[in-house]
Amino acid sequence: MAKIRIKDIAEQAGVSVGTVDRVLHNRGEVAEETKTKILEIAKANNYQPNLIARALTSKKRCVFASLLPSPTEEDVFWQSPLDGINNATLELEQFQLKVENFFFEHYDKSDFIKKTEKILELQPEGVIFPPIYKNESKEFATKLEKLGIPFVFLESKIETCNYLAYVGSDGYHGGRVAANLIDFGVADNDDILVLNLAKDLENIHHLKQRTQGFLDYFMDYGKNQGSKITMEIPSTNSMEIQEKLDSILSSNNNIKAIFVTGSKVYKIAQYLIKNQIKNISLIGFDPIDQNIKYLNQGAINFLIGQHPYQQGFKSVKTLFEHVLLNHDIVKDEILPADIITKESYQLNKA
Amino acid sequence: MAKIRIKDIAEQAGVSVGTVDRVLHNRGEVAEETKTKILEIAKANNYQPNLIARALTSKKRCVFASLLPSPTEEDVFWQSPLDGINNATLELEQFQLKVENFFFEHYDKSDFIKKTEKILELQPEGVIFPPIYKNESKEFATKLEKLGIPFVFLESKIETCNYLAYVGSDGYHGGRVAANLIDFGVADNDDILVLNLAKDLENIHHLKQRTQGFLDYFMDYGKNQGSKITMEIPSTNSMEIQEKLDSILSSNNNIKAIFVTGSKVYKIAQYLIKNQIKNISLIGFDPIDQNIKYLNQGAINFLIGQHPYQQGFKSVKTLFEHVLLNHDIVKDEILPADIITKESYQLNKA
DNA sequence: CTGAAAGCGCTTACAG
DNA sequence: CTGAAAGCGCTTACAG
Repeated sequence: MAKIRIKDIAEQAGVSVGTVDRVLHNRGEVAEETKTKILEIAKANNYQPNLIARALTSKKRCVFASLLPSPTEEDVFWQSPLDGINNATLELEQFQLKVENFFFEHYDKSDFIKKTEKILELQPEGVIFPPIYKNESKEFATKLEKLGIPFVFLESKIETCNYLAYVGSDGYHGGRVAANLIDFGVADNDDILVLNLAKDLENIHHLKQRTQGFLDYFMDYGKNQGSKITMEIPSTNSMEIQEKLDSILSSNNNIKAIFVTGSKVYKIAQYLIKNQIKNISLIGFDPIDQNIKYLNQGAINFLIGQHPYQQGFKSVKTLFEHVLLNHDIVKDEILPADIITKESYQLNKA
Repeated sequence: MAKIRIKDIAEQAGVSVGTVDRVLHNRGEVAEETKTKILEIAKANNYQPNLIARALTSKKRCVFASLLPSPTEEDVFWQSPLDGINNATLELEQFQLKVENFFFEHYDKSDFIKKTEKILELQPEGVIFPPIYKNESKEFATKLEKLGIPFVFLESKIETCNYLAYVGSDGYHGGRVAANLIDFGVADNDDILVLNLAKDLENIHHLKQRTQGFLDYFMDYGKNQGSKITMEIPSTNSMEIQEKLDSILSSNNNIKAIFVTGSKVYKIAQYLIKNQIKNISLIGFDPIDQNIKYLNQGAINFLIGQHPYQQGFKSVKTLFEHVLLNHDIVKDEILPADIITKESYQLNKA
């Protein structure tokens, strides 16, 4: 079946292309009868608009909004998703797509709320954001839903929200991968410390899932038989960390590996170096600058990445495919864990 | 500076758009003088053709050719690059690009030659192929160069050929990453066996580079102090492998890890299982089905992947950008090593 | 050697 | 409520 054009539909329906266009874009001002007829013909022939032609002619740009924590000197974590978003935007620019990036100060809820309001003012045709603050994100999501604006979660998701898609990692999977690595590196009777290190408890859910995956791996088929000691340090203050670690390591001198369930693993690396502890393997998440530093020094053995660039890139693509192309999309796009060592990182940077 | 169109150039040069088009496409039939003038104006204003418009209007498709070993049941290695090529093609279809895939029987040079002749008959505007057979590939490359057809190498490259671009991995890097992993998993005084396992010697260069990277890592800062024993088995016959390994392992009973520099690592996994050897770590290349099987069984600890999908994908994109967009391109696009474990593979498949 | 015109498939005013 | 026409930036015959 050859491709059908607006013109063909118009001919078959005995109307002009203008009328067909009005129906296809729901611009109203069309008799119910002709509308039905046109829609039928379009459907019967599986009409697909020619995007090239549309892009060439259309004046109005489709605008999406993204809302991310601003990448700062100290915390470059959000730079990669941003790069991904920008590059996807670049690719889709020819299709008249534009993405406006909004930023909020990390750890500042009121700023987050302020920026969501700005976005609502803009009335974009789609929104991309990581639901870092649960309640505030929920409210934002509700407002978007009311306005009929689809939104994509990245990095984490809130199940109860009516999100269009989620692009991110699976915490449980990440935990299992970490376990797999540590299991390879420690002796069968070594003990392992699992550390939930987080200032706020916002992302505690994610950390818990990683812990679960980690522990489950050993239940399933880890060869290591040592104790798995789980500990929480609700602070990133170096002094507090020092105290807690001093205490646990002195009472368990067989701990030979530490699994940090989040990206603050560099804090532990600092501790190990300061105290000249060299026989403990260390593994954590995210190749942010602080972590890379200790990866290169050998204090961190592995980092598990979550393809942050891809998260940004695919968020835009997904939204585009839904809004502009009306394609069916994958609701949960789970990206695999990326295992990073000192050596592999050398080329992984790019 | 606003975007300049053909029409603008025509006005400035005091000619019609048809003439400008003729110059821009080198279709001749234009006075030298007007030609120079038009080219100057285009350059001065950094004219960039609107590809959307071109795609909408152009009748002729641009055709590329790819030449890969046909993916077979037993050897699915070449499926991923093929998928990458096909998906890139899909994305670029709207720009009137087409890629014709040619396949040859692996290990059949005459078939390779036959297919290169078919490609030369087709006269495509670009070619993508892995130069598996050195001499035959060189000849093909020479012919392509004579015809002015640009070609992209993937998987491996021949330095002396005048290739447009190479998309693939860096053997030395891969070797270092493997060393990094093994260094983490073995005790400081364990010995390590480095195994070059290859039926033909075509890709021996690649294997040697991996060996070099592996050994250099330990020279630089590996903590392992054991012997590094290098061995070559110029066969994939299970009997021969059995013999050679029996001999080396019996004379070196402190070998605790084997690094296979190629994708035939599953052969060694079979050996270890058959002989019930459980205390030797095993690492090799490429997540092909046979290897994945033993990865899942735990006989192989790590596989190092080379983003075969990306290799295919980027080859097409690169060629497209050069031929259609006239962009500057990266001559050697080196993809990072991808570290794969049993756990990480679960989600990595995609 | 050069120009005028039609056309790609769609969108956008505008006239009725 | 509907149609006719112009236009997006380029390519493609065709006429001269």
